[in-house]
Amino acid sequence: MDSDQGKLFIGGISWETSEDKLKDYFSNYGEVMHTVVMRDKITSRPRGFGFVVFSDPSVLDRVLQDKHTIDGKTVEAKRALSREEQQTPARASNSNATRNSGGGGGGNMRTKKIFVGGLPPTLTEEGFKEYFEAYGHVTDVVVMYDQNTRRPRGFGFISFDTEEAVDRVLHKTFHDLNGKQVEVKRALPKDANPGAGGHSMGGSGYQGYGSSGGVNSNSYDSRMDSSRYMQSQGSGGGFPPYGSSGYSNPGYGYGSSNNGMGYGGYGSYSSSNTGYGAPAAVAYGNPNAANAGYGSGPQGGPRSSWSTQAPSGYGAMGYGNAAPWGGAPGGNAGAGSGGPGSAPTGHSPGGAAGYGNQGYGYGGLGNQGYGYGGGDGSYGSQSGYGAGGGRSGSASNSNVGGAPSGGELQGNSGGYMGNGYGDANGNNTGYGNAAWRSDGGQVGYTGGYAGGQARQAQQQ
DNA sequence: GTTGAGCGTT
Repeated sequence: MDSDQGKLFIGGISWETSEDKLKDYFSNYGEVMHTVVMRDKITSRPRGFGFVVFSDPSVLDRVLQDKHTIDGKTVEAKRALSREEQQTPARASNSNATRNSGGGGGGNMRTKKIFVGGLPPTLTEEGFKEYFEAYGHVTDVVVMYDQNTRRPRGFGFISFDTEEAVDRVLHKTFHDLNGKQVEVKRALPKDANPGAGGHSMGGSGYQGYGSSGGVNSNSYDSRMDSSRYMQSQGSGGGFPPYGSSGYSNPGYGYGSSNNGMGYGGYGSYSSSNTGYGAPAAVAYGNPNAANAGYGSGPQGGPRSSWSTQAPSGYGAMGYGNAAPWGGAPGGNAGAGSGGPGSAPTGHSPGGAAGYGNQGYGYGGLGNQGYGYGGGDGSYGSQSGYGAGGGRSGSASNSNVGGAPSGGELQGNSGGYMGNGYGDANGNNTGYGNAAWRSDGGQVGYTGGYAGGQARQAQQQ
């Protein structure tokens, strides 16, 4: 991005070094637009590195040639890498190696809206608007406030009626609004998710932005972070953000089974325990086969997409046809492979749509296809899975606690080691699911997930 | 102690 052109990464800085100090120091080379010292979010202790942005990128050359000592520490200045560059070590490292804008994407999903970060709390919408009107006709101004506390959240949005105006604003990342600096970025499309054919999820229970697009939504617990990973910002993106899966609730781990598929575990489909599919792509394998791999979650993806927005980690999980699972008797639902990355169906917008809300069923592979009815869609959070023998993925049972017929399950399936998912509240459940939750569970299920219906439709 | 972080309302 243009904005990253004058940006330097400064590593190895002292914990004593502040933003101001960096600015003072580097101002010897040219106008410093911005500096930041990264801190641990929780402890707020400096992490030992920061960034400096020069208004004139050409000064970097000089800066890079010198050695720098700040607060007694010899620091290392390097060009700031974009995410994309970080992932690709081999690089000529010349100025605009990776540029996001205009490039391959052809600008499909662009918004004429700009995200403005770093707003001073005192800034009003009027002041905000006044400033940006210099760039074009402003059609909308939003300054975000915390819903409860009413406090400014430090960011807002500004919309223009033309791309040109947007481009003019984005030409530089930092804008000076009466002495305060704000940073602008193209706003992430909040809805407009590419990919699936707009299946609406009705997002009732969801929080966060995921809900509207259908595809992007899946955070079954309260954190929406995962969806960030999926944002494709329009360019460079090969694929639309598939389902993502943000099963973010850690904890449940369904281990892999001997002969069936294992579940990745809510929380991290791939990341924690089980090892399902590879981190970024993969989807379900063929459920009929042993060990079908489940897609992995986005956790493996990029940490952030804010600056580069590289859409990499498709979360993937494209569940194949999920439907059969839920309880379809017959168990072996043929879930296709669905995910990007994995197979034939390639890019079918697998996404999770449908998933969450609908009550997953886990079908037993065996003959019976026991479904565990997921309930209200709150995958991650709690109850979701009911337990249950014999239930066929019915969406209605949101909390099926116990495994009514656990024995039966076991009996039939042989391979099951546990059954009956308990609800997260610890309510009954005949089986000791709690145990496996805590340990990552080695339990092997043989079932499959049933997904929501949405998927089915999408598959065709 | 060496590559961040923030994304919505009517």
